Amino acid sequence: MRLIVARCEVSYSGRLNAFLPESTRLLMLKDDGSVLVHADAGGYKPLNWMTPPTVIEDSGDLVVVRKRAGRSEDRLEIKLVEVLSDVRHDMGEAAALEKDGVERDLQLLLAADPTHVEEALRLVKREWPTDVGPVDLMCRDADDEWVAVEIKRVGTIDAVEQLSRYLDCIRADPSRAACRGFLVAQQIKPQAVALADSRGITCVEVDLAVLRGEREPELTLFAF
Amino acid sequence: MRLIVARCEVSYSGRLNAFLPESTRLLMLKDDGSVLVHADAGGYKPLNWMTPPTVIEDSGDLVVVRKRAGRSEDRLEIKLVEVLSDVRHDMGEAAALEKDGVERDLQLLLAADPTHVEEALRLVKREWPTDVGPVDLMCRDADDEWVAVEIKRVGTIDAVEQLSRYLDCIRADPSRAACRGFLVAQQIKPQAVALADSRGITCVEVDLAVLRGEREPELTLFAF
DNA sequence: ACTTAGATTTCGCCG
DNA sequence: CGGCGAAGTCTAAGT
Repeated sequence: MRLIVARCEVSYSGRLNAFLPESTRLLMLKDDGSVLVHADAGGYKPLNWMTPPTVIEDSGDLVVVRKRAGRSEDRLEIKLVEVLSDVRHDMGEAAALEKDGVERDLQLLLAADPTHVEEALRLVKREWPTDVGPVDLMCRDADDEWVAVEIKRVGTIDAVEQLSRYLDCIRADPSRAACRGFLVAQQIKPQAVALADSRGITCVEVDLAVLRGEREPELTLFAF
Repeated sequence: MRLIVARCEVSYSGRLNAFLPESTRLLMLKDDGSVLVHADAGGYKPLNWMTPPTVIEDSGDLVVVRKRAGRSEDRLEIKLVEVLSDVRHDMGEAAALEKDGVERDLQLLLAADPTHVEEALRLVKREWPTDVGPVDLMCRDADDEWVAVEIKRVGTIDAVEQLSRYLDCIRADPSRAACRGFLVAQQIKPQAVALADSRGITCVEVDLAVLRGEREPELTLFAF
């Protein structure tokens, strides 16, 4: 990795055009061809960047990063006005990131115990296929009726639309015409609840720790 | 900005739990409290990070970054095994990024001249409010009938859904029951075209340079 | 190669 | 401060 701290001027043209007036910034040139321009504030996001694969030309006071993007070309041009530091570091080999608590984990936990969605619910199949994509969980309820469950970390209006498309498709089969729909998420937006309501879809918020049995459901909160 | 290159082990707990085994990485500590952990590959995105506001404790071989996130706490813990470099840079003051060619620019150009959507179209109002959100452009056509226009940079299935919701709402008023819908974008996905078609929504692809009058429409391409 | 859906999405605007 | 929609979204997975 090459790290350059420099007063510089940056211009990008590609999917849009962007210009960055002269100021001091950090240029990060990764070994895989990534180029990132970071300021000393405004966390997370680089001001400008280019993702691999790239071609980098460095003529000393001008760094040009190019990339074939479909029919056109993306181009990042960095004019170095004053280089304050320019170092290289060999970082050796990488190690992969391990995550836990993403949507897939939610789905696995709910598949293992669908009663957190509704009492007496039994799993028929995870990733149950329809013509417009797979439903996260397909279940049957206490009355042996079909229930489709869509799982999100955050439930938005889009999730309701998605589940609606699934339900349209599922109910097209007369034997599943009475299939109910559930949107289950760690957090559900009010607009999503409203839309779900108007379409007869039930919303359920779940807690990861409760699903894991690490914490008891707060059933007794208002029970005296 | 403080830049540390070090062999380190990183763990994050907050919205999810994540663990990063020991390896050499770049730690970026910005003056606004941002902390980013970058590898020498996998451009753009840090492996781990925390956005401001944060509290940073550095005990030499352990950096702890904390943040109040609602009721709970986000915590990023960086165990420094071997520090290869540790430097500070004063970056002075920042300069803002200027962008051009985003959805807002498209909307302004089309509002200024809606005939690029359909001949004889006249603008009534930009950001025309409905109960489910604002329509980008509300217009009237040659027959004085209503026309709702949704503008995107890239037209997807979601955009069609969004416009459909608007149209449902708009047509609820009997005086606008015949309102037509247009999806206008620089690029429209085939699946979006298909869905729009099935709902009687018209798709129009536009070219930014043409809207600006920098280039002629390619009307003569197949005209001999 | 292209499309789809998730993301600690982030970010900005507006209430 | 919270909700909502755009983003050069990016990125990984499936087809």
